[in-house]
Amino acid sequence: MVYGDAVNASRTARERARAELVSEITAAARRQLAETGAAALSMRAVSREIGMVSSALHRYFPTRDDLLTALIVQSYDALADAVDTAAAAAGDDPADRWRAVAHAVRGWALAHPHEYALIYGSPVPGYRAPADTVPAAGRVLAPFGRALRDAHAAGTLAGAPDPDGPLAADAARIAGALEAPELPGGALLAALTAWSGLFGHVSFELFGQFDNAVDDRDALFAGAVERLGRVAGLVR
Amino acid sequence: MVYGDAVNASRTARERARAELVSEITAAARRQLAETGAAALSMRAVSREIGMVSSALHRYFPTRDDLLTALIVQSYDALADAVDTAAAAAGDDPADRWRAVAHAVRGWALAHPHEYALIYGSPVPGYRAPADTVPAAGRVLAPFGRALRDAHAAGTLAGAPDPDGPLAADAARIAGALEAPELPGGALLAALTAWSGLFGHVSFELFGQFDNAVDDRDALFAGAVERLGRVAGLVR
DNA sequence: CCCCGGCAAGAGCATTGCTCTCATCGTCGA
DNA sequence: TCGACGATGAGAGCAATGCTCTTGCCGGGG
Repeated sequence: MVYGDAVNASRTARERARAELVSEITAAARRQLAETGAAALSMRAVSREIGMVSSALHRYFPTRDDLLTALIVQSYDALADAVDTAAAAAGDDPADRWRAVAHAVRGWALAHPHEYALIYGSPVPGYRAPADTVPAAGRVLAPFGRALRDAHAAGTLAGAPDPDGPLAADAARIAGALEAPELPGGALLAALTAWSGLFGHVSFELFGQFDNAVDDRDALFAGAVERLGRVAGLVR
Repeated sequence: MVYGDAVNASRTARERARAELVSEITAAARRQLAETGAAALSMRAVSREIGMVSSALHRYFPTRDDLLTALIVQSYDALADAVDTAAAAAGDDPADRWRAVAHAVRGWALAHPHEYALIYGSPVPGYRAPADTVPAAGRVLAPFGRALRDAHAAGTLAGAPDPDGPLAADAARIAGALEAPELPGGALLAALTAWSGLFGHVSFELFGQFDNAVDDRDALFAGAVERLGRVAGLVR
């Protein structure tokens, strides 16, 4: 909103300077986020790093939460990019695409733990989830949706009992958002369980629930991906 | 460590006073945590609430993180209690016990969102997971382990391909910690996927990933519990 | 009985988010 | 062309935070 329009080519010098500064700010903030985590992200430290006075920073991001929101959106985008390219490189088999997506999510999470925590961990401050973040969050889901759609089209998607009542409407809405309205509700809900299960596993690993319990995390995850892929109806 | 031994009956008056103060402090802190969340938990506010000067508080909890650690342990205990009683009330069928445990976890999480976020969300400060929290975390898992053991004894636990390599040792160690060393590794790992899937679902719901997507959260969760119970080999 | 040690209190330091005011300077319209 | 407007950066300031230090007080074990 206030901080916006990152790349608007031919505008006045002032606007170009502002866009440049905004991205310089988020870059510094992202650096600080990667080092010390969201809890320690400080306006003054960011302003110090880019040689600015803290009050001037507030002109671009009126509030610390606004800065965090920008970082959240950027993190969603970065994760979505990683997932996209992994899915594209995985070929046509929907099961392989699921595996690629799952491993891309985990790989990105392990490489950017603080950013992952920012978007999938507990909401940072008092909080409110600005509408800006919703589409970015949806981008992450898209390759998974395409794998489901293709498997359904190929007839290899396992069936599941369809829901009734309001849940059926929810399923239909989500299928629409995934641009796969032909997906049956039962399969969609099963896929949703696999999806949340994937992030549950990654969060457990990242947030230390496997500490002192599991050493071979790679093998554990590989097995979980197979099991969850079966839940989604994509594997086997 | 520093703050400790809550109930040690016959000690000197000074020690009894200290124990009483410690629990008064954590009570006030828990109240504040429930209202405003962990991020806003402030030493000074806690000390203000119990009519103490902030510097005196530091004698009992040298650091804000120490206070948070105490709250983490208490939260694990509270969740474990809720899960325990739900499992006890669920009767003998392992599938029913799984359903009871799962719904108890979600119910407690919805009733105490900030406490849930504290223990299963992103780690709050700079981070480190003190060893104190590990046994408390294990207590939550215990009723689930008993359901698995009983199902295995009754021969109703679904089989799963056993792991090899280091993962087999991990599985054996966890089975031992659950006091069910006879559990086959494959079944144990499948159960672990169901377990992390359960918390993934609850976290998604609590942290807003289902916002603007799913309305009928109860039905969604009920379906997920059935699917995950099948993954664990307990349902069906 | 008396002295050591646990204890509360207060002042103080560095840091934080955020607001206000002031001076500067680019931009756009008259 | 030039002047007013608005965006910008600097600085001081406020209330709050976590944490440390010093100063006394007072209870209980030697």
